[in-house]
Amino acid sequence: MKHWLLKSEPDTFGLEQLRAAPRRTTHWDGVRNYQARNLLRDEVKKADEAFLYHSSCAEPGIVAILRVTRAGVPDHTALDATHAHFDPGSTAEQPRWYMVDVQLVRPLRRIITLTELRSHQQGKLKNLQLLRTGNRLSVMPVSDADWRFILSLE
DNA sequence: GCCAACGTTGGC
DNA sequence: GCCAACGTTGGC
Repeated sequence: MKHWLLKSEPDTFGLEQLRAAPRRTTHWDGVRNYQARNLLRDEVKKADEAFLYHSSCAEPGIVAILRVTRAGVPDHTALDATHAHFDPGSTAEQPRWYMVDVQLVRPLRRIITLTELRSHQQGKLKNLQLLRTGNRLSVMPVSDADWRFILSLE
């Protein structure tokens, strides 16, 4: 089982939506970046766990643990012309974009902020992709060691 | 294939 | 609102 970090603006997809969703499970859709798409299509598997990271908000950081309940699902929002994430280049036969379903395992007892993660950038978290400058990926792997270390901060 | 222009992301 | 970093687009 692998670990991931899923990044999203809380207003678009955040902890509150997950909490409110039936079975605390929702599609994580709308990813329109090829590198992230490849991970969602090929690498992220059912039963994998992920951190939910809130970006572009007052306090960016990791807020929850999620579990993947369904993997490699074609993103149907790309087929809907009325949808903000519509992509005329994607078809049902040849989907261009993929999504996963995620379930809220639990919110963290406290937010692990970007600032706090950065304070370990020279040490334990020197390989954490999230901390790479200019990183804009919305899906990224987290090593087992980094996963355990971040949880130990909680 | 190169590269400039432009759009988006995301922290501050 | 600003700006750096990147991805995408399109002319050549």
